[in-house]
Amino acid sequence: MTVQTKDPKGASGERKISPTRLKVLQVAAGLFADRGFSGVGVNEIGEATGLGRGALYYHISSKEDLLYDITTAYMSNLITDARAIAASEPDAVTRLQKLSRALMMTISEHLSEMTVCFRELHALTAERRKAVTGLHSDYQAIWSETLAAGVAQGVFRPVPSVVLKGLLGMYFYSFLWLDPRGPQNAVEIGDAFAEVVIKAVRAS
Amino acid sequence: MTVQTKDPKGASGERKISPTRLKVLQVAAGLFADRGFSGVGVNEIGEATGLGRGALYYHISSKEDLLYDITTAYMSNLITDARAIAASEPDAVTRLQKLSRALMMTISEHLSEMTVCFRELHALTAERRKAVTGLHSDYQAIWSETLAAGVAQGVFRPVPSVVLKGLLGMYFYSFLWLDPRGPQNAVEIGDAFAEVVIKAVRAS
DNA sequence: CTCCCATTGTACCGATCGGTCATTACGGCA
DNA sequence: TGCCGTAATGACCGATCGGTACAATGGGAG
Repeated sequence: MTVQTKDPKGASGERKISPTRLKVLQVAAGLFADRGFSGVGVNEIGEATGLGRGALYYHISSKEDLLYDITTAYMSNLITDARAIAASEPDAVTRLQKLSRALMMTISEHLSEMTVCFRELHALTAERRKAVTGLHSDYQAIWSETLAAGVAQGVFRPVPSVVLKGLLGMYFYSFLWLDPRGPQNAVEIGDAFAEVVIKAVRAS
Repeated sequence: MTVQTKDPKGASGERKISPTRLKVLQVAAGLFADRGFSGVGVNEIGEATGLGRGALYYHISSKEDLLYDITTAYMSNLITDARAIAASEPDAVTRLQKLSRALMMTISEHLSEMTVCFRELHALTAERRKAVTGLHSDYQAIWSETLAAGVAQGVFRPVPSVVLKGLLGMYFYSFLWLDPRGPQNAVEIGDAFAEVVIKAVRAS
């Protein structure tokens, strides 16, 4: 669950992230989730972190960089976790349940970041938006492979890709109504959604 | 499929909408869908409609009014259509299929407006946002009643409300990937989604 | 003590923000 | 002809936008 940024110059490995920068990322995610990327000014981000605008720009390179880091960090975590599940769980039904739980837990625990990730893509430059949508495709591919495995195991029916997009949308759209402190926790919702998915794609 | 605005002062019925204002609403919806509400300036809206900023403000009262009209108009249409379907189709399964088709067709035909409606709620003032989320609840209630009718008819199982929220999210989230000129049209996608919903909630 | 460097605050840049203003042009009507 | 409501113009308002320049601060190492 580490947050990474690209090495600014060289080709070597990952860079240490300062606690200040981490806090800036968290605070910015909350503000962006509340009022949208364009609706939040950099001075506001600075004040919310206890920094002035000048001090803030010592830790970040641009406002859009901030958005890019938020959108990529947790989507990468999601993919990493999902790959681990896919590699360790051969049974398609069980794998789907685990993927479902993991997805809802990540959305619930990092609601602000995920909201930004799903809702503020349009504020990125074309190339960076392409990179983020690529991550979304990568994640979808893991689910797609799981469905294919279920078909091979005879428990799932083949479904068009638009159905998978819809089923994932069921999870992704939850950022708009999910209350992490609501009556149902992420695990319960994840299990309920997994039941929906399994019934929807079960072989007849 | 008419667009309405509230009577500015009196209590009498609806007001005539000028063709210019209608065009402003459509153009603004496209711009907001592209770059977000806060990412679009009023001068840009004016230029895109062939009006100057001053002329634009003759037709609208504020930028946020524009957003409010966009979000409410088509959501109201959606509710009106859904109510008509619910009133005319007693069979729960068939009603669900018709609701599914109508929803996907509206999203597909008015993709910009629906994108704004789902994604830019946060830019509204608290009271207006409450009004729009109220419309969303009204729409969800129609689906909820349909599911309840199916339970009464013995064809559906009772499902928690979070499952209905998820299933509707399957439709709503489609604004992010739907291509109205894609290989599958709205009717096909609506039917595919209806099949998913029916399998997911079918009585065992 | 001195040097160094990470960190921060302040002032400032040109541009744009949403919104208002007085003014003008036009077409129908009496 | 004079009048009026509709429509459009473009300048202007104070405020804020994202970003930069630079001096000051402070603590640790030599």
